[in-house]
Amino acid sequence: MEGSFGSYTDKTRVLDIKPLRTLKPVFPSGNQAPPFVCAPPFGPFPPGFTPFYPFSSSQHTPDLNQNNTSEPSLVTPLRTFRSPPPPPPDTATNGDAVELTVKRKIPRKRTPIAQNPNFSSGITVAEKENGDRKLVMSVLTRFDALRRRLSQLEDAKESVTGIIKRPDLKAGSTCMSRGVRTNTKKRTGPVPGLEIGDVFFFRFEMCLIGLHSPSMAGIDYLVLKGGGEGEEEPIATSIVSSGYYDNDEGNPDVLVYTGQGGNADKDKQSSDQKLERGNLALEKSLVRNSPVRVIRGLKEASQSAKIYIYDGLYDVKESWVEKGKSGHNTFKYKLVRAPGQAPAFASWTEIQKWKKGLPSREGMILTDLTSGVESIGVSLVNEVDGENGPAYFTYSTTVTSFKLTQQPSYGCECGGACKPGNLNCHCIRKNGGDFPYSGNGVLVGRKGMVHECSPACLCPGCKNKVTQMGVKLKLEVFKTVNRGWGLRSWDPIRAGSFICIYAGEAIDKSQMQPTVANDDYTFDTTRVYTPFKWNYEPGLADEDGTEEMSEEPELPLPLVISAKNVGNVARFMNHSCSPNVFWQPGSYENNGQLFLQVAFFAISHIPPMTELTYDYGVTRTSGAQSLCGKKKCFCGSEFCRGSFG
DNA sequence: GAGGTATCAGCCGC
DNA sequence: CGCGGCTGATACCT
Repeated sequence: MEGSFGSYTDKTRVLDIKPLRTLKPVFPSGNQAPPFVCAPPFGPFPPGFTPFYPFSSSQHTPDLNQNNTSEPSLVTPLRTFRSPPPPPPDTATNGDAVELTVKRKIPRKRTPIAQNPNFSSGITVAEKENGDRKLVMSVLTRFDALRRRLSQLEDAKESVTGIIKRPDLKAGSTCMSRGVRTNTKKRTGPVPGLEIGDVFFFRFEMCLIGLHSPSMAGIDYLVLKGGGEGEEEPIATSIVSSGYYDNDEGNPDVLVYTGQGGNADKDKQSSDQKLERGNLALEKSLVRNSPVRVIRGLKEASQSAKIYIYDGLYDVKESWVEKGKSGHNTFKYKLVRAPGQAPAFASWTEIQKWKKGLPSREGMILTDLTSGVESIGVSLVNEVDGENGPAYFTYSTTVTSFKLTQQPSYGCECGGACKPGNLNCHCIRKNGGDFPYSGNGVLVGRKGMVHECSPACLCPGCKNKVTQMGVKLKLEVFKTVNRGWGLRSWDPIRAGSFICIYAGEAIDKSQMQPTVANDDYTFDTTRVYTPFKWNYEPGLADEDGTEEMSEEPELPLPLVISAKNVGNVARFMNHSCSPNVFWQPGSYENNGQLFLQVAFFAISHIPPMTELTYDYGVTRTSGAQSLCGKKKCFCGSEFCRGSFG
């Protein structure tokens, strides 16, 4: 066995951990996209109106798969702040009627997905069957945007105990039925647009992009039509390893997987597993020597979330039957990772070891370049050359010399905790009626300005101070091959997660020295930034005309920050024309002062050790309107503009 | 209190 | 149509 296994066992060798993948999310260039229009729910488009396909390519083939045959459905308006569920039909009233009615099991019929007849996924029939990277990224972005929005609306409702909502399932089924999906053609082996190391936070994400179609079951398979006599035989395409079924340690390239079925369930005894469906499919994959995609699920302590890593192709090498804990027969399959694939899960297990300090990270120069300023140490690493650190600067987490007095504003009066949806709360009102973050601190949508609660707010566990709480990820400053120092994370990052603010010294632009303008360590909100769409599409699940909100930054005044002498980790983030991070203006008040800042959030899910990059924009040049940056770009993106800054 | 376990609605595919 | 499945969030334990 060449390379990969050997390097794993030989701990003396320098581990060449590469980014799990290069993220290249793609968005339509702004100048092509017509302005977003809320189409009328019915009927012909007004003359001159072009339907907007937020993420599609220039091709707008009508979606023939679109299922418009269902009756005009009940539509749940997206913007409802408090709508208690309708009381149960109350047919059989018996003695215990005093009990909380919501606890009752309400016989539900499947809520039909809002069918906006004018909605088109913008994904052609062909693209739906076979995707590519661009499409995969856009489907994931659209799904998560909707999921965040549904989650926000859910948070805003009166908390009703006993009812558990699942924004992930709702968003997933909406995307499914509206055709926001790709790679529907089942296949063994690689899936177009998927890269080894891709990370997911929901099972539904893997369904939508054709990596693994069942929303729960661990084994996915397709049925091969036999050579004539009606013979059919299942063959496995992919499995999801939950990590629950003890699959012991050791070699990350080997996986022992338990077959499906036989589990004890509510009022059901556990039983022997049968050699059918998924179990049979894995058996057939073994005899046919057919590769199986493996997704490793694991509980990530740093995020208290379940995470899935696409770990590439494995071969089924052995199968056997074992007595499970319940004493019943269980199928076991031993899968071994095909050689020559980029490390993914193996890197992950390696990072877990670094966190424990054994073995220590190779190439580590400093365990914490912030000297304790950040609550989590930021390591400094060079695995490339002999340079032992960036030029000296002062580490600070704030924007200094920046004072903007204003009339004292109302403090937050919520007392307990700001209740999402409570329009009497100033925090909520300033944010346009919506709480900007979902419960786990993920930014719901881009907007002109995110208003956070004052540091003086005493609400216990206030959820509206995300950026004030500082860096929560385990970050690393590292030497890149051709772009100086860069920034990346040991932790996987969920789309919408806060990364850091841009700290430094605020500059009065009118007095700015020309030399400062050329500085690599300057953030300037007045530059021209490539617009892109990240928020949910109202038309996807809603036809009641929730208005589209602008995603473009809006600041009361231009903000120019220099991190040359004073700054935080943000000063190390490099430019990319296909970035995985965006910046978002934010503000909060304290002691009669308004604090303005620029905060960075993840565009998409970012696997560990992937370089974090954002769009540096292009300086407006007076006179000549050429949007040509001053620096040559080495981002390596397929869509590289060639220059920036 | 952190971390584990029980509970349960929810969805798609078979 | 009915149900199974290596969900995922929360309530409730230790």
